[in-house]
Amino acid sequence: MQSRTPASRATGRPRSATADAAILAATREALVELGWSKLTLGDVATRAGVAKTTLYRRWAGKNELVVDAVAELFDELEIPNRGSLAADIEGVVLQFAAILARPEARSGLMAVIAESTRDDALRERIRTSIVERQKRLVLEGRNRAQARGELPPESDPTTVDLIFDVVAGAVVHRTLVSAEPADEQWVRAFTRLLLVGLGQAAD
Amino acid sequence: MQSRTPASRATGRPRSATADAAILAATREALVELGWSKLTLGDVATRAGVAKTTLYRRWAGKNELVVDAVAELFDELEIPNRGSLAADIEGVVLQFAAILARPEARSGLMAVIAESTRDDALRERIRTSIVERQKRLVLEGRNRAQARGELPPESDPTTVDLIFDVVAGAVVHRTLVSAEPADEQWVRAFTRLLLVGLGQAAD
DNA sequence: AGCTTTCGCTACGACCCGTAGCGTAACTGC
DNA sequence: GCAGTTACGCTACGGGTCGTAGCGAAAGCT
Repeated sequence: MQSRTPASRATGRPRSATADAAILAATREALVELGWSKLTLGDVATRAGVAKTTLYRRWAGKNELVVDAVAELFDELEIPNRGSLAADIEGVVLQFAAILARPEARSGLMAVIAESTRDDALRERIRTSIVERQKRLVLEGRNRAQARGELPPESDPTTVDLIFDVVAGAVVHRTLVSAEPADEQWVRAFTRLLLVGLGQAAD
Repeated sequence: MQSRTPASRATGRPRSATADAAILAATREALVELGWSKLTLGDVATRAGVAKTTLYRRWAGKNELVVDAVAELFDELEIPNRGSLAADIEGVVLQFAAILARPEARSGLMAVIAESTRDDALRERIRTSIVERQKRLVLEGRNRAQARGELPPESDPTTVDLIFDVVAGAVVHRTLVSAEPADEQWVRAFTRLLLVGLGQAAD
């Protein structure tokens, strides 16, 4: 969440923890109903049953608030252990697609990414609280595949970044730009492409 | 551009073509300096030397204006003929990355995509004026590769869509989310992954 | 108690939105 | 030329959001 003072003062009235949760939930609700551009902080405050000033005391603005509200959605991702690399990839991609199918993720995520192109601090916030946190999935899946002998032991550490960009980018582009569902059929074709490449893709 | 009346009236004062160009250029300029959220239509009108009302007579709002302003950037894409599929892919991906490196494309494109998640008409505008228009690159590259014998004759028409989502998505995610340059080294690794897949990627 | 911080509330100037109204400019057809 | 039609520049307006300031009350600690 937002960066609290490292030596958090033990004196004075403590911040309401329930207010934090209420605000983030209200933000997601507003994203569903209004979308990014029509979402106003005053409206979020009203939904959360909180004064507008309280909101400004905790978040610098709309961008930071939405990043935190969206980041919580991705924590539920888990890589399944289905016994093969292909099945594991298909499983996690389907989960990722399911999250991106939710309207609060769609409208919020892309908007903050757009804003982050002009705000380095915001981009760092996105990277640490969303992207880097989920790279664990790629690492875990690769380790399992190597243990099974499906993948050679990897030496290049940048391969993880490459795979993450390809997987996340493809799913995002499919669901948000092409506006087609990343259903099982698509995920199977994508996984096949990822594993064996274009040359052998046709049988 | 915006949908003009099919039977364009031959009477009355014609719309200034130079104003169109000036407005779109001013929009890109404002995107660079201000970014999406701080861009106002009044400011764009002033930059273009045009009355604000003129702007509203041609575009319904900020979204539509930015889509048109950004779409022009992608028309310069050309698929090179370098003699091999791998080299062709590398060439066009590098061009695509170069466009996405420009700030007016970065902040504008993602923002309108975010807005399009709640506006079907806007998404259609994006698809027709940007996405579908550039799928020609995938088709042309595949045809050349098949003529060279590098790819088997394809029967499944959805493969083109899949490839486009993977390529465009990966480059976008690399440059905008991971915020790392899609330089020659990355493009080579990506192309290799795309062609031979994960299994044979390590040598 | 006394201290400290947060909370809810109200009010405020500043800015942007999108539209209406008007007079003028540009172009066409009679 | 002259009427008809459309686009243009300009001004002005109500309505909404922004982000902040100021206040008294509430909630925790020593």
